[in-house]
Amino acid sequence: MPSFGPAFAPRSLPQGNAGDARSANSEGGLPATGKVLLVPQDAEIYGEGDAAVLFYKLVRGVVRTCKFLNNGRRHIEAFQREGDVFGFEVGASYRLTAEAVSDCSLIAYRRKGVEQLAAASEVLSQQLYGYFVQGMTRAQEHALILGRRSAIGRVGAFLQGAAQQSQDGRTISLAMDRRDIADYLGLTIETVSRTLSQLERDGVIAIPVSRQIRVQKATRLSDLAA
Amino acid sequence: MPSFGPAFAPRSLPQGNAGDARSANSEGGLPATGKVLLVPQDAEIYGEGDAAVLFYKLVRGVVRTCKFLNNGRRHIEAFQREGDVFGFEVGASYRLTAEAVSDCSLIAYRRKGVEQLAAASEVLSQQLYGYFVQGMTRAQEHALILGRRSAIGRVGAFLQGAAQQSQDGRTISLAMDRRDIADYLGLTIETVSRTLSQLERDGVIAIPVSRQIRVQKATRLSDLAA
DNA sequence: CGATTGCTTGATACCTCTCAACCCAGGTGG
DNA sequence: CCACCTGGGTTGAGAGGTATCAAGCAATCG
Repeated sequence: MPSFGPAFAPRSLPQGNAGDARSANSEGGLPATGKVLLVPQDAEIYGEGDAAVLFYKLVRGVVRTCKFLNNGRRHIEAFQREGDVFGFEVGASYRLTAEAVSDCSLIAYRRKGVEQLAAASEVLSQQLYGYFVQGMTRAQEHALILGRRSAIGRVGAFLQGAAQQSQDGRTISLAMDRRDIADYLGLTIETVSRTLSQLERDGVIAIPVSRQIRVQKATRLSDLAA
Repeated sequence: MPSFGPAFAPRSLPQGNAGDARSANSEGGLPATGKVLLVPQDAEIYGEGDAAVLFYKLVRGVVRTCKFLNNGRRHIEAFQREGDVFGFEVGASYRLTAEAVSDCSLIAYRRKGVEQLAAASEVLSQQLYGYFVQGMTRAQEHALILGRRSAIGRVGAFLQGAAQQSQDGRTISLAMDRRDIADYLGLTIETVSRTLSQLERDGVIAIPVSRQIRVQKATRLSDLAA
């Protein structure tokens, strides 16, 4: 069990995340001693069941954390983005697999050492605590998306979230392919593709190229994700 | 429509440290200073957006934490059971609504006071930390269930989880009605009912009365939740 | 009793999955 | 340069599953 010190000052997190999550360390944060890694696209960072010795902070790129089901399907639990911390486990092993969606650079931390530091540093323990809270909030919002019954509602919610995290709030650059989106939304690639096409026909979005989406009518998008 | 219990009149109770489920108390745990409340079935404990002054530990009964969507639907994020802690927020207000599924008794804690105590007690902060981790794990597993595409897979996963938490591992007493289950699984009450009937016809489960389910073939249930 | 509530069952429409073909851009090699 | 291949994406037709609307049933309650 990690020994976490006083961890409960209501700490404001980069929630909607306007690209702020990157300034996390500087002073008192995660130790700069972590090794920087370069991971090529589609490479595995760690696998479900591996001993959870390290955890990671993503510097550049996109990572998917996912689970492979008995029936051959894949469930993507979350997409990690720049500034996100992932792979910090409670038990001895990873509960998910982490793979690079795009070429990534990330910093690895020794879990054990950081836990010791956290016991002494209030700032650090609060920071780690914040990463956990962020993870839980995301998991709940993901469940909310998957609870929507229609494909258009799920895709709409996904696009809305992606747009909020984009620079101008409406131009989305997708690092992941349609299969990733489908496995994240609990749909098939065909349904994702069809739904995007329909949204484009309806003028809600524009898709100049398949990996780039521009939101044209944000209000209508919000209505879909009702 | 649910005929909402009028008066949410929580009476105070003699501090009977009743069914404390798992987590450590005894020394350094949550302070025993919390008020004990009795909440009647279907009463609201707190509402989304309310100031998050208190959080709660459930002593007896079942609570649902949920969200009401614009389209009139309801999303149940989790069922809280005996020993669970809920309503501990990061921000200033509750992000979900909490309602009593059955008559409940629960202990309320002042968030502010506990946060101060947690700053001093490593045991307590670890305990609260553990509650958060549990919440995140559950949210992820819920997302995993909702990611399953078929109704029988979702219902099967729900039953499997309920059976694991039961006394003998196979006799389930449901505190919630079909609507609660449906809103938790992202299905309709009719589909839930039909799926349960089919599972009974197939001999996987027995339903002597609608709120009681006995698992007959655990292996087949596991296969469904593949 | 009649009314209400929770649950089940039926019929039909709609939506998503499945299987399949096709398109397009990029890469390779003759 | 072009033929060919490949992978990602789109589109089509049909089957299957779930939502919807509706009715029926049992238990509870006034």
